[in-house]
Formats: sequence, structure tokens, C-alpha cells
Amino acid sequence: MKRNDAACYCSIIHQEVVDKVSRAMPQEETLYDLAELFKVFGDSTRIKILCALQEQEMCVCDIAALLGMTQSAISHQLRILKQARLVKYRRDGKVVYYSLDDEHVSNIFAQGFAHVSLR
Amino acid sequence: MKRNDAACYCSIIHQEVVDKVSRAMPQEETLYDLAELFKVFGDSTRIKILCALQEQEMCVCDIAALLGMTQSAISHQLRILKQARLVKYRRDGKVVYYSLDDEHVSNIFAQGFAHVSLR
DNA sequence: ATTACATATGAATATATGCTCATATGTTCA
DNA sequence: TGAACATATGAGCATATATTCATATGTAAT
Repeated sequence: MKRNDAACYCSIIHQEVVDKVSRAMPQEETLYDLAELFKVFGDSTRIKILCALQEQEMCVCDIAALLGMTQSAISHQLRILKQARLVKYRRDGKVVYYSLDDEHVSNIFAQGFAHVSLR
Repeated sequence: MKRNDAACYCSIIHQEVVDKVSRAMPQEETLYDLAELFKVFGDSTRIKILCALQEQEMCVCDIAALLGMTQSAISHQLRILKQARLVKYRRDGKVVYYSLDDEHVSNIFAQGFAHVSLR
């Protein structure tokens, strides 16, 4: 039974388990990216935006009106969703229409719904 | 074209769109719960724990050793995962073994992986 | 060009959250 | 009963982040 003194003051109880799982773990960076992705889903404003866009494409003003929030707040959140490649946009004159960019969004949503519905 | 003066200073451009999407939106509380769920996924430590537990059940010490973190930090995170009903535990003497509590976890993971792999 | 309007964005603030440290709780064994 | 050890948890701190406010940018129409 080995001490893992660096950052953890408790002993490794099952060294073979740690080794086995360690080998099975994906790359650090992949897990980081995954957490970053779910972090984007982890805000109710962004969830609402994604949920709305699942219905149909919408412009910024309409989203703001729908959610009863300022245009600025929505625009900031759309930027985050855009950076995560969850939404895309098209410009038509002054108006910018946003829509979902990836079918995984719906799947992730569906699984999330299924989980919260278990209660 | 109506002013949505309460919290938003821009006009509603497509009233019928707002109305239609508004009717299609799930309950506020459901969306809140959904965001709370994804918030739990939105941290790389918790993602790593879930990922490890996908491989097999593990005790707190082993998880701490695997991730090179303190027992305390892991225990705090396990509490959050437990509250979200993402992990369950069984006690065997002094040792507490954690494992995944719901098959949706794997599905959500798989969809997340698929998305981040698109890059 | 100028005005109007839809959207984007930088800075600031208030709040949320992850980790650490200290300590409590629970279990086993001598 | 008391020592050893695995785990849990409360408080504090440092950082991250959501919204607001002010303002910039982009487009269309007069």
C-alpha cells in the first residue's frame, strides 16, 4: 500500500484499480474540452436559448423578448454559444438570425431531460 | 411591432415567432434543473471522476490518487455528484465505493465526446 | 451624410464555485 | 476504550462568470 504524498495524504488502497483506470482514461485535454462544453450547457439562460433555437431560428431581439432579458445579456451568451460551436448565425440586413449548429445538441438535451425527469 | 420595455429595450421583430416558441418552451423549472445538471458536468474534476467511474467503481482514496488531488477535494465533488444523483455509493467497512447511478451519464458523455471530437 | 436600429463588446460589479485547511464522523482492530 | 484510518464537511479564499451599463459596429433608408 503506497503513499501518494504529492497532493493526497491518503493511501492508495487498490493500486491495480488505479493503474487500470488510469490506462483507460482519455487524454487530459479531451476531458478538459468536455467539461468546457458542458459548462456552456450549465447556465439556465443558455439552456433557454438552445431550447428556443431547437424550435426554430430566431434573431437576437426576439430571443431577448422571449426570455425577458436585455439584448446585451443575450448577445453575450450567444457569443459563448457561438464559440462552443453550438449555434451558427446568418445575417439578413440588420437582423442576425441564430440557429443550432450541431445535432448533438438535441441529443445531449434529450439525455439531460431524461435524467432530470427521473426525480 | 411591440416594445418589450420591461427588461429589454429592443423591439420584438417577429411577434408570431416569439409566441410560437414561447408556447413550445418547457417549464421554467425544468430548464433550471437541466442547467443545474449540466453545471455538474461542467467541471473537469467531476468529469474525470465520472469518466473513471465509467470504467469501474472506486473508493475515494483511489480517485484522489488517480487524479493527484486531495481526499477532501474529491469528497466535496463526490457530494455534488451524489446530490445530482449521478453517482451512488456503498460502504464496506471504512471504505466507501462510488459508482455511476444512471445510464444517462454514459449517453450524455458519448454525445459530448462526439461534439468535442468534431473540431 | 445622417439618422435609426439591430447587434456586438469592453469594463465593472456582484455572485457563484472549487480548493484548502482544520476538524468532525464513522468504522475497525488491538 | 482508544488508536488508526477512510471519509465527510464547514469556513475561508481566490478565481470564474453572468449581468449591467456605456458605447462601438454594421446595415438600411431618407
